[in-house]
Amino acid sequence: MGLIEKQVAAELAEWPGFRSRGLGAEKICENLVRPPKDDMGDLAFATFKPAKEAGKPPAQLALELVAGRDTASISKRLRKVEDDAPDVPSPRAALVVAVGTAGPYVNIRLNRAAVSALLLKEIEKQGQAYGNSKAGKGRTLVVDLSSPNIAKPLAVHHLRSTMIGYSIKKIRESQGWRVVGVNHLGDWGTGFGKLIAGLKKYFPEVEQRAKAGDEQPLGNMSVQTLNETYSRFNNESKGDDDLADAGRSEFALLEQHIEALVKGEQTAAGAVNFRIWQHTREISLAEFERMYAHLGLSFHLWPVVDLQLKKVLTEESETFYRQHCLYVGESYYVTAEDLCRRIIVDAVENKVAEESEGAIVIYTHGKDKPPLMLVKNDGATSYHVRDLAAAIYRHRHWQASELTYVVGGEQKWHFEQLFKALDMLGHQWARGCSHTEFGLMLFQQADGKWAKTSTRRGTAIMLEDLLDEAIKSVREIMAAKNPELASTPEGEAVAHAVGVGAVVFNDLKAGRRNNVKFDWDAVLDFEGESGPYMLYQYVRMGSVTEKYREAYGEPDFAAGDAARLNLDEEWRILKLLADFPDAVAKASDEYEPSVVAQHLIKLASATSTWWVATRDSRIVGDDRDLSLARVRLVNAIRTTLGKGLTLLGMSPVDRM
RNA sequence: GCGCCCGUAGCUCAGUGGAUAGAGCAGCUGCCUUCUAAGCAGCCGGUCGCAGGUUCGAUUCCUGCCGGGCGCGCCA
Repeated sequence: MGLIEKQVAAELAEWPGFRSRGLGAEKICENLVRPPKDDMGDLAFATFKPAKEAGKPPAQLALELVAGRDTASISKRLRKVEDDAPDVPSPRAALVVAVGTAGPYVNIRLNRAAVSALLLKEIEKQGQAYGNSKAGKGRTLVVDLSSPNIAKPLAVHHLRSTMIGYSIKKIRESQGWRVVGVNHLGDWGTGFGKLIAGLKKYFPEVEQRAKAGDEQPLGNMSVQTLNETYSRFNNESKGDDDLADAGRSEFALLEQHIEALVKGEQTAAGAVNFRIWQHTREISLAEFERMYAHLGLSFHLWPVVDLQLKKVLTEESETFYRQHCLYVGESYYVTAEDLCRRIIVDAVENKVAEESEGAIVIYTHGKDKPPLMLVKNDGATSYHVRDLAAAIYRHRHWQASELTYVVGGEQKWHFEQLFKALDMLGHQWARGCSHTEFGLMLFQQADGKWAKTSTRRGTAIMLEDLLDEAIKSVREIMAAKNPELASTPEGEAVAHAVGVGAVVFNDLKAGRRNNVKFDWDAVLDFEGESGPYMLYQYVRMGSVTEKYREAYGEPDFAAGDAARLNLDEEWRILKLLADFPDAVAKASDEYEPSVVAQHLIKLASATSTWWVATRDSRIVGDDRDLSLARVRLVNAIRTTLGKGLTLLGMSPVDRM
């Protein structure tokens, strides 16, 4: 409950009706609800629970509670409370101005001037910190986000994990948490054996260069080509045992080599594969970087080796983790602290794991459910081991009290197994692990049915194409609506921010569990509940502030009289501003950015309604005092909207 | 077959024990000499998948069923 509710509850607790029934501020606060319609009141005290405890009908209790306030016959109309009522001793008891009952509810009307003054002052004081809390102070969350596979391009569906994760990171940070964003790169596994075998088969020069010691044996090969090479080899190796074996042995060589490296040794055959693999990773990261830069994310390879960055990390680690996320490839755990091997040995020695059909597995959910596989029957470790290692590493290294994985819902079973296995291995902290699952990105096929797509099969839409297309659409609209801005460098930056913002907002506005039916028309629709609409309201607030400056100079908020804000449209906005911190807290608790997005939609919509409602009187008009009061509201909207958009990973713009 | 997620207006989604279930899009009607109309107002549109149960009260919780999606040992 926010600032206003707390004060209202404290005030009501002083009323004889509440006090004599033992209803203290806390109890009142618990039962304060929002009336469904604005004209019913600003807040309501629901009497259901207290009435049950008192053993009387709710409607009767409601009448009794306000009895001292309204001796006339009680109707559904709200009745004015006497300001000088003798039984209201608290000096700040000025928030509630009218009460009335409607059946089981005590409806409350608030003193708009008092609430407005209180709230505007608060937002002006807090600025960009408005909505922050200290709920997670001293605690660390590690969030697993994006996590694409190397040698594959970033497709539209990667946007979900990336932006949901990034937004959660921002939101948690606002609640006082230290958040470490980890990009768990898919850079290990038998698939890379197939890729290497394919490269050797179709591009013999790659192997030649690698043998010669060239650190960049792939030349300027694109990620697209790497992906196609994998697909081609994978298809050909189906039903061709020799090729399939070749793929497996190439990976075995790679794995042996990286294990030897830990001991400071080298293997000749493995070194070739290692060079190819490393260059594959470099090429992929270079492409990922470009996408992440578009989206406003920054990643660094872990462990950090760059001296400058290392300095920031040790001296200002809070800042470092706020500004940067990390790439920690799966391959890291093959070598780091020998974790993978130790996990397997541990699990076997403690009889948590057992042998089955030539593999080493853990039955996490009983023998009749598929087990979690540690080692495959060909001796290669499975990704489960690396996930166990990653979890242990994250908990240990960052003293994380919570780990969450922003990964599609189709992997739910994997994470249930993973967390259970951690628990079985004696890691009680596994209870702080969660899977922030999200729905699939579905695409309409020729037969009209919706299905998920695959980069391997080439049916996916590339993230870059989507972003480019969105930015292009924005440019076109801007050229028509704001031509003088469109042709400037600032205009290009704005087109970028608005286009990317449109895509991001579109992805975050609905609950994350919903499947997303990808639809070009919907993504590129910049009207209604869209990113550009949010930014547009923000821009309007900026330009009207500018107009005030031109007319009256720099606004002195302290001199603005909040009591002048007496339009219903203004009151509606103020209530939404007051609720913003609760929305952020809820989004944080539930790992659900859409809670923030939905709140912003309401705020932006109320703002737009107000904008039009003041068409005649103007927000900034001839009445200087009224203009100043309104500019205070404008400032509060701008602050809150800007903060909310930032929490969603978007960049507010001043003009568009 | 088993497990998980989802089912709310023509479409995409909010709401999740409480007052008359809300938005956007699409369709129709209005509104730009003014601070950006990427906007605003209005109309149209609902047996909250179906059937039971718990409750003073269920779209919300429980059970069963129906429909859609996803997953179900050696891909990650």
